[in-house]
Amino acid sequence: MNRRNTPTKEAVLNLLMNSRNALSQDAIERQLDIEINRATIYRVLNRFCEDGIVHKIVAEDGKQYFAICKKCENPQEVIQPHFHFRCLSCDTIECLQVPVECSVPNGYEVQNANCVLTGTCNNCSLLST
Amino acid sequence: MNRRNTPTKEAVLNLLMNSRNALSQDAIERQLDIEINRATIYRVLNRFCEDGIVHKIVAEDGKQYFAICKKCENPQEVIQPHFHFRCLSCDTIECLQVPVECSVPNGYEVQNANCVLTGTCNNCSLLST
DNA sequence: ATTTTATTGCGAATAAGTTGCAATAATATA
DNA sequence: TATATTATTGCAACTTATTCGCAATAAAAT
Repeated sequence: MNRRNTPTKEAVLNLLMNSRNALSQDAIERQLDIEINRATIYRVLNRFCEDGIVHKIVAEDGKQYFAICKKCENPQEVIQPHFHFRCLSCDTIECLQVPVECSVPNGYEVQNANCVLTGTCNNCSLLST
Repeated sequence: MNRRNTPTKEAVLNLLMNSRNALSQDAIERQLDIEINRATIYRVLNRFCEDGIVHKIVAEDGKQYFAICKKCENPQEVIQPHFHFRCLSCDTIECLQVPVECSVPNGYEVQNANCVLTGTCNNCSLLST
């Protein structure tokens, strides 16, 4: 299953690379200048996840959000699980530079982590005062 | 909006109290001995959440799971955000006794946390070897 | 006993995500 | 450069989780 380069793939990847936030499918669809089918966007995103280029976060709204794993440096380095912050005001999700550290009971094996804090980001806190 | 005592409410609460795990709507419906409508179960659960009796966790499957906030002692005490563990093998979610501690950037205000680790629980790890 | 209104069941609606299938278009190969 | 291979796409239909409107029911208050 060799991957091919397509305008769709490039467009979605560019969006994610230039975004400070994790994006949902509909946000991506809205922000794209070319029209891409919903199902296709999901397929592209899921392929990115399989390839380790992008990671998926599920927020408490039950929706999937996608973010580039490593912004720029050390693209090789495996991304470690980290916290995410979802601002309820501006409805964005961003990666925090805080690794998830949680000791689990004996015999438990952790494969993945999905950690999202919700609240108000700095920008929105300022606006509301 | 005063709350009323109903068989439905009692049944759901009992189930949650006697369960070691967080339960989804369909798990609750399955485990109940009386038949309760799907929508009603959701409404009861959401009311419990509003009242702070139960907390909701959203897993990476996008589904909502509900758990009693405090098992027994100190029912007054506000539950603090903690990690959850979801076993992919037996498909259960349990509360870990590990509080979520995560420093956020300046000006950010955290209201809630939704943190789920996924993997294999002790039981299932043993079974698979 | 009667009134008030919270709760329920039902059916329909919504919303997110996935899937099958035929058409299209990258890439490999000749 | 032309052709063959098969990854990717668009479309429509489907699934699953959750919510909502509304009329009927039943706690609790009077």
